[in-house]
Amino acid sequence: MNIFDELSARGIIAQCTDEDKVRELLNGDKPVAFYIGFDPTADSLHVGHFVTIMLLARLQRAGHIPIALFGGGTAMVGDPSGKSDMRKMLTCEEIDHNISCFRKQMSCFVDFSGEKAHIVNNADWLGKLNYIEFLREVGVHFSVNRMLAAECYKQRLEKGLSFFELNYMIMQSYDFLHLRREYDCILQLGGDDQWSNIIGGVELNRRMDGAESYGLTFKLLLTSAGEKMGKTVGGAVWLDPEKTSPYEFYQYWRDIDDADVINAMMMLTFLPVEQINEYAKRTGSELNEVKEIFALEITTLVHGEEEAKKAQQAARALFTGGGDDTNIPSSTLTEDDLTDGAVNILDLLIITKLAPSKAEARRLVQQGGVSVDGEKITSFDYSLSGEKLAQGVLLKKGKKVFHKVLLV
RNA sequence: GGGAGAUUUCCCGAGCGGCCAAAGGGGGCAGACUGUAAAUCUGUUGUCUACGACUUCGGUGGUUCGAAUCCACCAUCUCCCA
Repeated sequence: MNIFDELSARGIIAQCTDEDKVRELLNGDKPVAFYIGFDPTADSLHVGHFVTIMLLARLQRAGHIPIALFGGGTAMVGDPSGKSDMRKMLTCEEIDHNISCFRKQMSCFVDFSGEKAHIVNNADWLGKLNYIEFLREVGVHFSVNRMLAAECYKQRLEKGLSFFELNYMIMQSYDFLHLRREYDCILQLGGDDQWSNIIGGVELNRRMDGAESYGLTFKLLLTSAGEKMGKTVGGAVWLDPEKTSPYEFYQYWRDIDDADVINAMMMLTFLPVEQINEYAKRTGSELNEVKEIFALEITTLVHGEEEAKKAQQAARALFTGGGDDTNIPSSTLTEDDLTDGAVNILDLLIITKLAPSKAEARRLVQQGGVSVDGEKITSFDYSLSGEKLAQGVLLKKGKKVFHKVLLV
């Protein structure tokens, strides 16, 4: 299947400036240089970035040349699109640190060797601009009336939008102009929320250089309820194993809503469209099996086959009994954690971070949400002896949170 | 520069000087049901040395036997006029 048609079949494409032309470009034999911008506002990529990264990878496999643009310059302003509040401003040091973290993680998915792909930082050219010159050359091409009419500013117009932020669109448009001139990059990709910013660039290319360029947006990874996928109470689901362990990562996808599996599989894996369409026919507990396939697949992409298998084995061991449980979340205690040779259950819940406070721990026990080695705890006074802990104990909170404890 | 209003526990949002750890909703957590799903129902949701005690209502002082509720100043935000 041609790449454009595949993206379309996967339901990844949201909008396109000139569909026929973009299809022709992407399906053609000639490598096309295209770019996607990343906002380096955190020091690790998260699941939200993953659709984008997969897109870079897919297009690179199809023979095109990805340019990952890091918004080192624009991050100093912050994109107001769809945001309700102004972003906090980052320092140069933070941004540089974040960019180097991103670069490292991204290299696992995209081949940056030779001329196969590029990484650029827009601080390199935005930082050199002269204000007056910029206004005269670039600023004249933007109509404030039209910018304000853009959907993405609507929310901000009600609450207040600073001039500072209004410039984001112009900077992003200028990026496109710059990359087209320097790298012959004629296509910009972005999330659907970037539509106005991308259009701005396409128009700027035409107005200043009379050059044709194109834009394509992809759907954001949303749940069927319309919420951003990849968010948990504790924050985002990260790709960095230090921040979100492979087990947690696997479990996040294993627990996905029925209504979201197929879409997520289309967007986040390389599994063939036909195969996924077959899965889509399943219902009930058969669909539940698909979730396991999906969780393993995506965990393999992010953390490698070995880690993914470990995560799956651990999950199976815990939820269906038997199997290898050496890879589940765990903590170790030392003699210092013991009082009179034992640990109270409430204290243990806090040490293992299963409960944030003693009051919360009490509630859990009271409501029958805690068990040790499969046995439900009913009393606050329950204690575990040092000897027992030395052999290892399996703690369970609620239905799904398991934690191994060992005294060393 | 001038004027009006706002600031409450994770979020939204009620709150009479005592009956306020603070209504209601959302979210979270736990239980039942289930397929490690959704929906639904129930309970719970500041902390602790826990039938009691302690700390919260933007900040700092003050009035009062007593303040989230009154006063003063400061900070931040919104709005209106210039």
